[in-house]
Amino acid sequence: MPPKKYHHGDLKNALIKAGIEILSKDGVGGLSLRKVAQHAGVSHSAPYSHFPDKQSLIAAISTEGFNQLYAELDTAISAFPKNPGRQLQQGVMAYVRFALKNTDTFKIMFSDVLEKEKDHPAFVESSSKTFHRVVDVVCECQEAGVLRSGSPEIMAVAVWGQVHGIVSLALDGQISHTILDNYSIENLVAYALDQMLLS
Amino acid sequence: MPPKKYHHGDLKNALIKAGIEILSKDGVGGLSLRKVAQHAGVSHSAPYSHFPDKQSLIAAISTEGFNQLYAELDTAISAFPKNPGRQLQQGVMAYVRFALKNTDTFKIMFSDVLEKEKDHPAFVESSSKTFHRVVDVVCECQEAGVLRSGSPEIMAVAVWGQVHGIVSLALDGQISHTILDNYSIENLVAYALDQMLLS
DNA sequence: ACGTTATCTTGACACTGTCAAGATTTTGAC
DNA sequence: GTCAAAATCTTGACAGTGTCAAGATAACGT
Repeated sequence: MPPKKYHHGDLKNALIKAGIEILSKDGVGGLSLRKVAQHAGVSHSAPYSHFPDKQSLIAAISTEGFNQLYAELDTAISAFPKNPGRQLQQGVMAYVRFALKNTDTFKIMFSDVLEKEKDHPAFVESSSKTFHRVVDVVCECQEAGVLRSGSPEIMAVAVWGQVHGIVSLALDGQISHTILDNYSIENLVAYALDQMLLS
Repeated sequence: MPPKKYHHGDLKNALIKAGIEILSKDGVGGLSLRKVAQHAGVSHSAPYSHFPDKQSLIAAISTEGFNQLYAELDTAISAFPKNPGRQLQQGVMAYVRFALKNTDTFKIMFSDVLEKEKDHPAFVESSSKTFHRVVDVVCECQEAGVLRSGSPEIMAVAVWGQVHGIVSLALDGQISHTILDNYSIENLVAYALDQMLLS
């Protein structure tokens, strides 16, 4: 059972959770510290006992988002051991699904709201951990001859950028309806990824 | 000379211009209607005579941004007639340069601040005009055998997504320093684009 | 048991987007 | 040219925001 200490319990996590819920309900623009506090049943400036900033709460939410993304990525990858090509393919699809399901969390993870980076080490760690998972798969793909050889990190940037770009454009409504009517985002990403694969 | 009509002159454009300046000085988070108004020398709610919303001003700024992007894209492409491969390459580089030079304008062009899209037809037109320019170049690249054949629009999404993704990740600080120390963003994008070219 | 510390509340401040009411200026019809 | 109508801008107000300071309350370590 959760450690019910102090007045509320562990408010910190409750705030993060409330933030995520508000994000998926009211969108990025509807996320305010006061609403988060109210949603958690505390006074409007209670969050300041746990987060020095609104940015810090957003960083915590984003960290949680990256952890969940990593988990989904990991299960997708682990489902196809010793098949790097399929690992890459399914990992990418997990990325797309995560973005489509948790739209606003995904947006805030890559948002400029978090631009200043007064340093949020947990955030940096969880996001770079995710990236390195991609690098690993890319490495194995190169060894298996599915991806061109070369610096795995640069190749990983190419792959990640490819997927992330299409998803971001779609989420921002930049891909015209006439295209989206005929092809789903998954298809667009899959097609683009195919361009990079050697087989 | 500019048509000095009414009280101010053409305030509408002055507001857009002021907005862009504030964007490049104070960033996306520092852009407020009141600051824009003050910067243009008018009262705090004067903008409401020209824009019904803050979103509408942002839409106008983004439209201006897309027009400028289109212009730079166009001169870069037109510099290499009858050489589709080089057109694509240089067009992409122009895209990257625009993003790196006008960081915050670029961010707001693809920002969720504009998410609702109560419809801003001018914005949609200028952004889709830019996209279709890419489609054209992709088309010629396919005819020249530089890009794989297939639906040009889907291929354009792949190329645009590729470039846009890497640039966005870089602008959001998601590409680790150890990579950025050895490779510039231009290099990363060029490398990724090479993956898609056939030659 | 008691002081220290962590946690939370209350109240305040400046700033924001937005609206209503009024003032001012340009335009268009006669 | 005159004058009503429309466009433009100002002033004042409102609710909502992030943030801070001061105080209340509860848990902790000694």
